[in-house]
Amino acid sequence: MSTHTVTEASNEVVVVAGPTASGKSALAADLAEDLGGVVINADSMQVYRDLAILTARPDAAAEARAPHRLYGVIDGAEACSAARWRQLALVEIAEAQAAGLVPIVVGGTGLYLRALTGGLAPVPEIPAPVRAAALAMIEAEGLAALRADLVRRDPVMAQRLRPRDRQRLIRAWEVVTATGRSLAQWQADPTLPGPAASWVIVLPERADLYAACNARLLAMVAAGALEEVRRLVARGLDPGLPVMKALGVPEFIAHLHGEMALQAAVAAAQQATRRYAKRQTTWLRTQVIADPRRVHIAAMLDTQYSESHRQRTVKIIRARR
RNA sequence: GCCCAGGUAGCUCAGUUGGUAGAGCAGUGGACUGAAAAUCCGCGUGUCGGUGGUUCGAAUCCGCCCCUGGGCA
Repeated sequence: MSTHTVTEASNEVVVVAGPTASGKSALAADLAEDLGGVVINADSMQVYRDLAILTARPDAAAEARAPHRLYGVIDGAEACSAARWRQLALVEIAEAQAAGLVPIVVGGTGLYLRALTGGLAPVPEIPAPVRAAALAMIEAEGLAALRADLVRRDPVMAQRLRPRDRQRLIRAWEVVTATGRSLAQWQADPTLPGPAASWVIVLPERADLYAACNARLLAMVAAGALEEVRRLVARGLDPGLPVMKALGVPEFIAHLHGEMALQAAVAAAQQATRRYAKRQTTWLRTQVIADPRRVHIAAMLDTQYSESHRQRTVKIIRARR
């Protein structure tokens, strides 16, 4: 970490990554306070306005300690995307740097972090009606029909994707439909450049992580998560929208509709959270830590982040700048 | 105490006329390039409650014992 010159290092972004409930938001706020930084959200659900409690957004106390950006900036009626978030984040990073502040990007959405730091193909934006057409096709003829069409028009992607991987099949189909070019070809192009990043990874023991997930969900309920979901339901949004799939939303909707006891809904939401934390852990281990391209990991915590890590982590990041 | 129904994977249960056991869920490992809190894929040995017996062979049939639930006293 000492090989970088001051000039290079000062343009760097600090990325704080970890599974949900690992304490990464607190760590980011601590770093921002100590280094003079701006916390920039890289969580695909915290970007939506509707679910402050259920998505564990930083509270007023945290926001008072350092500027926080990209939290609750998109209406739940819209769908964010990795590319859209990337654009927003690049603007925030530039503004922070112009103001002489350290951009601290924090979040658990691996795809977003990768999109930012350089891993996104230069595919043009796909017009909304194209996806609607894909969904209509699936609705009318089934996923197999869409896949069959893809096999005809983009055999490379059809071969690469699992037959039941609905989401990726749709993506491949809409890209070839809208651009006339295979997603595989787009992905072979040079990826969009991103800022150099120094990663701080929080990867707690599984048992501790699960205990934290369980406890936090109970705290969310106590803080009014149910009421928040009630308000979301009242908006009557398309159930296919991302916000409607946030952890706990389907479970609490089921409860509000009288289909599930509160206790059962809580247990189901806790389980969904644990599974998500596990997937994030896998992503970090295999996609970031084991990344053959040189991802710079400045620090790694193997327990939940707490105050006792503060000095140590700050020192490491400082040394790097 | 008597009668009935059960005791099989962490949980809920299957298991055909005896051929040493398998589903779902949970869990776990993984994939991941514009919906990613999404989407998808792999992984099933466990004193078949215990013990004795019948049999070439017992989760399966018989005896006794233990445990759980229900009923009758």
